[in-house]
Amino acid sequence: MNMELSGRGKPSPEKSQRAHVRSETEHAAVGIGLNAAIVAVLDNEPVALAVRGEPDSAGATDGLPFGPFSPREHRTLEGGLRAWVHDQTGLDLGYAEQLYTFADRGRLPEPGDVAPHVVSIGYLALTQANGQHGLTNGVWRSWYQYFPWEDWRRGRPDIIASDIEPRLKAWADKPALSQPSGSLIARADRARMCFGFDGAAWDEEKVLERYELLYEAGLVDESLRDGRSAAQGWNVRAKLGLPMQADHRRILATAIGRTRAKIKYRPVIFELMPMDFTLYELQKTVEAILGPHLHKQNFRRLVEGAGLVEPTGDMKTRTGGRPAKLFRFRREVLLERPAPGVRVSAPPSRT
Amino acid sequence: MNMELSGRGKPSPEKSQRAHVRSETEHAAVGIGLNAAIVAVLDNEPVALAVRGEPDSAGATDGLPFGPFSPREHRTLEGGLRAWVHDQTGLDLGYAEQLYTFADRGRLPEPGDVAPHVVSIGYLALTQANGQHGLTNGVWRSWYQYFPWEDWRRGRPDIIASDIEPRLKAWADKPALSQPSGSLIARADRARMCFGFDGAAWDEEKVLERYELLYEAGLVDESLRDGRSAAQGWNVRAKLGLPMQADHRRILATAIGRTRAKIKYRPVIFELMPMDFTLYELQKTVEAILGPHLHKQNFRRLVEGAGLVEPTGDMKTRTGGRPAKLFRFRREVLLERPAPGVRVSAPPSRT
DNA sequence: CGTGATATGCTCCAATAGAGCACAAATCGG
DNA sequence: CCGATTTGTGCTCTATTGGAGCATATCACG
Repeated sequence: MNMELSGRGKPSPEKSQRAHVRSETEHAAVGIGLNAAIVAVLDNEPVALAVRGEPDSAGATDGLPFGPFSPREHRTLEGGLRAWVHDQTGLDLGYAEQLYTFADRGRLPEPGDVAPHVVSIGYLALTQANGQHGLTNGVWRSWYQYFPWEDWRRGRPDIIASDIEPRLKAWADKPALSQPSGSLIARADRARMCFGFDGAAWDEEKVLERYELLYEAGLVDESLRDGRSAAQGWNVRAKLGLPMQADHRRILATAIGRTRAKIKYRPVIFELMPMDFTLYELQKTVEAILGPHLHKQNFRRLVEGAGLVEPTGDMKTRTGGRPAKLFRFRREVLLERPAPGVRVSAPPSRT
Repeated sequence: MNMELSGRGKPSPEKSQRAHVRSETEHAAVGIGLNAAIVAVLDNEPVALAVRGEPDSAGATDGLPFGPFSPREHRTLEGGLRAWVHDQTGLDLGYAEQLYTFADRGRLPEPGDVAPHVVSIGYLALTQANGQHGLTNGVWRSWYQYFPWEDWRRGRPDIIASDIEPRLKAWADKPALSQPSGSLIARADRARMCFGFDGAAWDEEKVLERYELLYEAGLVDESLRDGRSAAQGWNVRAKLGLPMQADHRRILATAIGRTRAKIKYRPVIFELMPMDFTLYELQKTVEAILGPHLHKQNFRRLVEGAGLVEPTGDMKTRTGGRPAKLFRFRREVLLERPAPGVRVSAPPSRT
């Protein structure tokens, strides 16, 4: 377990204890980068803002918007994020939250490079992508292009049974050469729990765990690129979903998982909606993110019953059917309930 | 809202887009610090490991264990954390998870310093504090010393009605001079939701929100120190709970909130328990963390029914009453349920 | 041998979520 | 104009779950 423990360069406890109060000189200086997973829903398709990398040997790879954080220019991380996102893309972010800070070596664009000079802090931002503004840079791309196995809107994606299951099971049969630190659970069991093989339940929030598993198994391009599966002489064809630069896909996976978890206990779904909307549109948006879940009548009962929305009084006609009442987000719900959200059951999970 | 947006030094989108792929030279170099909130339960008292700062003008202030992260020495953030925690305290951490990365300026030990040269990444670690090993450094201190208002084990803490409520309400009556970015909710409403004034519900997970509110209101020493309330000519007596160095109390608040949330959907409570334990001990540990909640019979039904534990076969006598069956954590539950935890109702919330 | 603990089994009830039935009110294509 | 289609809306039934109470078992201790 504690593989990392070692005594090298051990400072006396006394000294290292003191050090932090005053001097920062013993910190190795590194750069801080901010990555933003900017999420929206366009035509019932959940999308993330991607920027095109410069074409290299293997073609161009998408990346997430990325910018350095300069403490001289910005007082807060989030402030810095908003500023350069605006500069780069023309977007003014609404809701934003920090996701995770990545600094692992061994996941680098160039495997030759040993130490990461950049620590990247991932952010999730939710916004509306109403075509009102031209994007200066970047394109909206369905997040299911990067994670096809996450798209359950038309039932269980075929790719799971046709590709993922056999390849993961083959991988699970190989003994783990060096027990990867931490995971005490057998490969086969992890695969079963993550992807719901053999009748296990599918937990839509485990997006990161699934991606990490595929990465470990050498089934995504990023692991090849990091020299991982090459070293193990493992699967050379990889290619599940579109790859991204560096560890951006990991950040996006984190973002998707967090979004799926969060809409259940916080009214962030409305960050993705226009001011006025019909309950049907709201349901479709939720389903775009979570997968198909609710029974229409129950969804309405739930959402209205929780006080999340209130009718505007207007109707939306030209819906193709009976005109729909328009609703808006009811802000007061924040003052009434401790954790308001679209409670479409599904096991709680989070981080 | 987007206070931070500005055009100064705006790079052309083209250029800044490219930059991240290759060079990292444009990142301002800063130091990375790791803070650990190391949590245990000793005699039914939830404790965190605190290190004593050197006494300065105002006396000695506690801090969390802190160490620099050097990418040259450690491959992962968590690895670095484990190493220096071991060096400093002699503890081998078991479970650890990342909490949040703090880099906000304006929350500094010395207000004169403008830019933060250190970004600190907060970690939560859960461990057992069985006196088996002498701590090289630091002491276990009840986390309720830092957050007395969080201790509901003997009912609603008096300090809420006697101190917090009147002072927060006085603060709420003052108009907010400059609308603090983001919060669109009135001060009075925030206070009510956070602390459950006027019959609102108490959400035990909102530890950070409560601390932040007290900070903003100038009711904790840290806000004085940061020159905040001094600038606003506000409350000079502060002093709710023990202060900590820098923003360590914020990190601890995050840790407590996360712990409270997490034991509900992940079996992390067992990180705090010895191998074998009685159900009663387990319940007391849960209650130490969450506050008194469950009805004994229901707790047992819940925990056993969820398959979280299994009997060892042995009994623990000398309990003062009827001997209790000993149980152990049932690891297989991880393979059976997507989100196993001590589901003691209470509204979900999280991050 | 009581008394005071804790351990343990069982029942009842209220709230909630999932699912189905029925019907209303529009659009759309002929 | 009409009927098929699409969407909105109200209502009911039921299984599950969690909260709470009642009753009893089994020990230590004085």
